[in-house]
Amino acid sequence: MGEPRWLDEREDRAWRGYRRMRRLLDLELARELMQDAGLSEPDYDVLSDLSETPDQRLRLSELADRMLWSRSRLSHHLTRMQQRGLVTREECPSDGRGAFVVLSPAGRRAIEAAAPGHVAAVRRHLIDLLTAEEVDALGALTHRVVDRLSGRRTGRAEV
Amino acid sequence: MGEPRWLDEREDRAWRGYRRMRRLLDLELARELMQDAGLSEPDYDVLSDLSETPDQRLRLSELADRMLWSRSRLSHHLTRMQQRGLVTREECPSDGRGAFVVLSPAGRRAIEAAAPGHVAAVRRHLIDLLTAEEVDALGALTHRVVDRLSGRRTGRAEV
DNA sequence: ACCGCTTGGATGACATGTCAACAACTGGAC
DNA sequence: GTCCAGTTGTTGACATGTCATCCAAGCGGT
Repeated sequence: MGEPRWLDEREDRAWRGYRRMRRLLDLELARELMQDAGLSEPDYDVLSDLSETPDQRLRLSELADRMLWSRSRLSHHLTRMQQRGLVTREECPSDGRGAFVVLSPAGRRAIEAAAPGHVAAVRRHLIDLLTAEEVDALGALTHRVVDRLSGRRTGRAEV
Repeated sequence: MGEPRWLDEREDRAWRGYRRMRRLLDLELARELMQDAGLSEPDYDVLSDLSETPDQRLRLSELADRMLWSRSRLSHHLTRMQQRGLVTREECPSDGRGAFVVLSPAGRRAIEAAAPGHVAAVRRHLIDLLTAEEVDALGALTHRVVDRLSGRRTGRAEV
């Protein structure tokens, strides 16, 4: 480990900007979502993933993988959402260990009521502030970073 | 509130990419930081802000504002860091209510030991994967979003 | 000096996330 | 069939973050 290569001015600006945006965007989106729809961002993400799925149901591990959550976290969170009536659990017929999370009618109503406002907020605070070129650049750059990190997670070779 | 304007394909790609990058980058940077330096990201941010400050000390509220943390969160976190010997608290002579957080020698050693590796990780997983144009674009776009949201936070008028 | 209003920070109760153990089950080797 | 390593999901203890509340101190008008 030789001399560290610090960030130059532009890199530093990008990195600090990213972290600050991350924090502010999170705070604001979470605030509006809670106020308008009574959902936290994790709630929203769970409901959203479930609603995009053919049978409105997913195996726990499948959902955990998609969301990049630990099984433990998902299990705890689902217990809470279940108590609020947003989802239910069902046994898996083909695997005695497994279980499904199922979107309940109330869960469907909740996500349908929340989605338009949430998308509008994402537009208002992020997307609509960017040029078309910036949107594309953001898409390209984030996916590149994600691909690298996903590879690392699943043990793919370097470079 | 008329028909919602959903995200088109490119916007959706950017938004999903952003959220996924956010999560993966967080996990990986936090993992490496903890492994290599025994610090959490919040720890690192506190120490980093303190070390960049002239007297290695800041008023609690000043630090909380910089980090966009609630005072409560900061207070709790500092108590924990204080117990680990990374920072100390001092009374403020000019304001009897106030207090300073001060970087301790151990805190300074910790941040100096952690910084090179952390910066290297930021490079490896993000910065060095981007072209110079992308770095600039990221800097520009994030700062634009931040400016808007900061305005909102402090109650500045809407355009 | 007195009063009420604000501010800085601490605190306790509670919500959420993490980590390590665990039980139930699967599926392949033999 | 029996064994056993690996997988699935749950659980409890603990770390962390949030929210409402509190206290002490400042500030400003009278």
